[in-house]
Amino acid sequence: MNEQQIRNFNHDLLDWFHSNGRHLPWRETDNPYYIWVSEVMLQQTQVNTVIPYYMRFIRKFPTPAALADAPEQDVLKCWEGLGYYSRARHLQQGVREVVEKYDGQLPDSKETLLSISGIGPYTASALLSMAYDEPEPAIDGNLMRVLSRVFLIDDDIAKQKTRRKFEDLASSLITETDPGAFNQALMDIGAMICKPKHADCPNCPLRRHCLASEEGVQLEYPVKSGNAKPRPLHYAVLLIRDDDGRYLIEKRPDKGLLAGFWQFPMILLDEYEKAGQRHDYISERYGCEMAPVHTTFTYTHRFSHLIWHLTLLDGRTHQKPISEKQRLVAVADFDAYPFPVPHQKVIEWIKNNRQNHT
DNA sequence: GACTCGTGGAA
DNA sequence: TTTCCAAGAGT
Repeated sequence: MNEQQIRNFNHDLLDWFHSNGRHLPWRETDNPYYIWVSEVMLQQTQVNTVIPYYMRFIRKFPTPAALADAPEQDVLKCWEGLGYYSRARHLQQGVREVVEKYDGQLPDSKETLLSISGIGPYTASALLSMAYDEPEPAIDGNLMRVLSRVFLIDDDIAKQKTRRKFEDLASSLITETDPGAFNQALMDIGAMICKPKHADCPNCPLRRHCLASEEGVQLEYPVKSGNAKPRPLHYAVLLIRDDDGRYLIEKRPDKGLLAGFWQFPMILLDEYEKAGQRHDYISERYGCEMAPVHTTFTYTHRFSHLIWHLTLLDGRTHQKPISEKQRLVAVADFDAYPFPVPHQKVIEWIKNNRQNHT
């Protein structure tokens, strides 16, 4: 595009945005910390899902200091159900860095932002443009989809190399005039008009600039390589109760899937079968004397990259937990612990089927 | 570079 | 019902 075309592109884009852009909670503030929280929550997560989490989060942790000082369990509990929980731990770690090294003020240089835990290329640019009015293009999925159609770019957007190509392109388009609105406008167009499987070209402010629309090939863009199929894992979920009706729960490791969450003990059925002596296996692993187990309920939960098939087994214990990562907790006290969604379903089942917890 | 990391909504 | 995929970052 020449300079005049770029001016027209920006005018059409920003003009549309100012009358049609979405009104969102994090757009009503200029507090960099609030914008930061919203950008992290919005990673791979849709706006409507984020809104209630965002409102709760900034109410509970209204300042960087409040978040820095909070127990990790409280942060995870506030994030419970939103997914990608390492985002929450990295956000808290990043905020702690900001409190300690930058006096609680979010830095305004790209290099420094990128050094902060949980802030990558997208979030750094989003913060610079939206909180500090810097002309940095924030390359996300929306922006790549819209621009791939406008400019007929057929590189695979699943490749990291392609992101840099869009960064170069968007850098040539963005101007000093409200760069935050430039990024948000492209995101809004991507979310409202130029959707993955439907493009409402007649109502698109970029229509006169769009090569894909001109050729009617908008739905063939962007090009994206496919995902692998989720891998199935079969688990036994152990409902181990003591004489007071409390259930044994354990804390997951602090790395990997659902890190730091609490759950009912789970055993891979493969290992369980292989162990042969089922009761001894459970006794050794959980320090609990088990009554004979029997299947009570099965449940399937699909993650993006794997599938849990859960079979509930019933047991009793007269012992106390043998590890700090295990606790006996009354049903009424489950609220204090962050549980993964599939185990929240287990809790629901318990509440519906166990009126008497003795 | 290729994997891992969640969940819910839309078609 | 199945499939895709959404304001990505860390390893």
